[in-house]
Amino acid sequence: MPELPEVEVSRLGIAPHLEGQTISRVIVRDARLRWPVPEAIQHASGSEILAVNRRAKYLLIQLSNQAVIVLHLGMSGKLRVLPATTPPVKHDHIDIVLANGICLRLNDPRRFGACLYQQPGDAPSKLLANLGPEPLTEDFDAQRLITLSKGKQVAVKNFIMDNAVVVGVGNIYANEALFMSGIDPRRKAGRVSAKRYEVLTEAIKQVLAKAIRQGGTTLKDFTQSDGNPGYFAQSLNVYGRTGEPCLTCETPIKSVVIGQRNTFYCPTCQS
DNA sequence: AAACACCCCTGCGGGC
DNA sequence: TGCCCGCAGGGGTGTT
Repeated sequence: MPELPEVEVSRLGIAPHLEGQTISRVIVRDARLRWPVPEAIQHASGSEILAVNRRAKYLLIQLSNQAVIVLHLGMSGKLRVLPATTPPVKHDHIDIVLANGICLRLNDPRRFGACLYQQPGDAPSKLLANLGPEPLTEDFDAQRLITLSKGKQVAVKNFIMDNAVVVGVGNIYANEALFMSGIDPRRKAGRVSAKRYEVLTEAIKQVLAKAIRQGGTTLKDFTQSDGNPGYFAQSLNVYGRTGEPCLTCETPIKSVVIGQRNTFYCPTCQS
């Protein structure tokens, strides 16, 4: 489900309800997520939530006991803020219950998501090591793409989806950014000109920022934390539009599989 | 080192 | 109406 914009939209939606509140208990109905939800998460009880931050597609709930609850939504994870008395439905795996009667509830049918608990004494999580810069900061610039792509044989689409290069660019926005840039997604990363990397860098920043403003992309089931869909789906130029006319030149949009993932492009506008 | 293939899991839409 | 198949927004792991 969520790429960076959807995670950020979730964060913006839940943070005001969580920050400053005290966790009364954590209910784990099904610990079988990507990794087992650790027992230690019960130690969150009694702590205040200081902040809800985001790094890449991870949500980081910072606690007053110096621990951090790390959430990842995987492909199908959704977060809702609800009265804690709301009856759980299928795939409601985790509740973080607050002392004020509200709870943060994680629903994740496919269970590719994660809920981890990082304590001060713990070894730093490998998940957050080796992550590239945030795309919407100045740390991500064209020079980085130009430098890292030197000699790379990998398709440029896979290159920009590599979290060591830049975080948060998933399948939807990789396709969209490459369309906006006029770059064929199959082109080898090392064969993209510096000038085109300048364009691509700006396209990535623009498409992600616009998607956040529009509440993310709802394809099937993504909802914001208030239950409303995101509206970026209507801004998609190529994703999921195989056979439909290119919005620029009317050539039918093509699809190919790159790196096990469906890829969409206009054979006329992208080279 | 770099480039891939594979896998985790459930739900849904399309074809028959 | 029902069954089977393919596919889905991520990403860690293991193989060449």
